[in-house]
Amino acid sequence: MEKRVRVRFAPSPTGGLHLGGMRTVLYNYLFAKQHNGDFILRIEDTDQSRYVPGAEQYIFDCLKWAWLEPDESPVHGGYYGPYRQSERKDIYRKYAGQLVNDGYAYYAFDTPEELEKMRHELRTESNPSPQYDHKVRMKMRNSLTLPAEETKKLLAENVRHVIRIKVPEHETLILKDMIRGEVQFDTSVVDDKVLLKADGMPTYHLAVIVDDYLMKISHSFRGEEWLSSAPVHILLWKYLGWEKDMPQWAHLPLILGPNGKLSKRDGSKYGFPVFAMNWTDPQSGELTEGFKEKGFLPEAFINFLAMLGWNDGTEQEIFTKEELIQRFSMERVHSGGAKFDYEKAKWFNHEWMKRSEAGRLEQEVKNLLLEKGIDNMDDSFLKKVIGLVKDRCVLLTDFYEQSYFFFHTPEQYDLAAVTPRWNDEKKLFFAEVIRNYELNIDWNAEDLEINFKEIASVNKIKPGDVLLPFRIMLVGGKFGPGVFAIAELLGKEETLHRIKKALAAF
RNA sequence: GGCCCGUUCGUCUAAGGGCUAGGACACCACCCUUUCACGGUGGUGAUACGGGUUCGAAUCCCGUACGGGCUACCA
Repeated sequence: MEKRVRVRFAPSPTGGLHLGGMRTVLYNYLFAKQHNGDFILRIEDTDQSRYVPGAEQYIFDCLKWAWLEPDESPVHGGYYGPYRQSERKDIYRKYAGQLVNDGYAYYAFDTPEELEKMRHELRTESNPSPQYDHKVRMKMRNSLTLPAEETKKLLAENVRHVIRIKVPEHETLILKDMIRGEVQFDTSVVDDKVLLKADGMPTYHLAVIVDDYLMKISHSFRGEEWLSSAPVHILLWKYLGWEKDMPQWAHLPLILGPNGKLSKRDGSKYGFPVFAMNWTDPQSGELTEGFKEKGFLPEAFINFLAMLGWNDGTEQEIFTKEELIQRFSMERVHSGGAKFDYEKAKWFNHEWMKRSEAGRLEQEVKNLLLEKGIDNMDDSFLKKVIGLVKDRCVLLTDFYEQSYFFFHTPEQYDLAAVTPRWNDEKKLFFAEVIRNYELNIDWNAEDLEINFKEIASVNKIKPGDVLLPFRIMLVGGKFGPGVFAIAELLGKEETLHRIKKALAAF
């Protein structure tokens, strides 16, 4: 029987969730949904020194915003909990003990000072970072070098110690990666990684294997930065006796910034977000901008994220989440890193803005305008406004400057664009427009335009000479959608009011 | 330094031995529009380098260069 697809995203709650992390979430999610599997969120909070309050909640908020909610997690529940590694301490301890008993791991009592001393002494030009490996482990203080009674005594006395994996001296390990194919490693260059730390917490290496096994994870998708520790993980699957349950691997390429690896700094430096949502560091109070607050639609966010390193082989670029679920394939993910292009990300958002129904955008736009102090919105009026201006909005946040004039009569006018060529003829023209529009029964853009141009022609005025002043009367400046569409939406009363008011100001 | 991964227009990418290397973003020009956008048409622009293998290489192999990751009791 085919194994049920179960994948997980396992962040450590240490701060903002950047593009790379979100893309890992996305690919996991798409893969799970495509195979009718489960998407699990596991919190890897084994490093207590890096604990950041609020970071866990923030991760949930980001996934929710991006429509990538997990099926199982510390808050969504599930049969394989707890889903927070800090709550699974005893489980890891048990397996670490098993590894020691089976001879695959050992106790190490070296103090941080002793480790530093070893590294210092062994450091040479050709080996700038000596490792705790098969070449040095017999010179250190551990259960391999100490007499059995001594080890027993130290353990009984509760002397601080760790458990390290005993990596075989010369073995070739082959990793089958869904993106990269077969990758070979020689174990003689991998070090005896710490599995269980002195504080009793596991390191990532132990925890990820134990949890993936216990949570029945079928596919392990993670960032490329994990590729070099993969041999340790493969060894652990073997040593724990679970080799036949080892998940399939895929190491996702990195997302790069303008100069190498994408960092939080790139964002502030080049003016684009790198986090999914705003993140405020509780320590420093520093705020890092998120895509959500910048004005991105989740549809667009996941769309451009998906395309950063993946395509379905056709020329289609705009995909709904459902289409992505259908078409995604890990084998088509690029193996090379992708440089993030903010301009293209904005293009995706613009496309989604144009494609979205006014109703889809209503709530977001309403909140946005409300924040800007516009509170006289009628729902159906707002919807019409959105329909009229959404094509010219790249980001949600553009809605304000594209539409505020629908809600407020202009107070100021771009006089420089009008007064130099303003004269009595034009004044009379608009007086006639007012008279005509007051009589006008069919208040729609088309008739308004026909009337306007007729009056112009009767008065021997070129429509072009009065179109711009008309626009400025209605919106205050040289911007906005078509003037007659604006007039239609504004309604007879408000339009006439604006013309009269402007006439007095010109 | 060692190990591993990668390298097609400025950017994201297509083409997995065979047509003038295709598309998208960005940029430029023109058209539309007497606001600005949208839209339309066209253009500039790439197989890192050097060797092989082959009738034929972006594609397979080797080397070089460049970029990246890892090299913690962080993930």
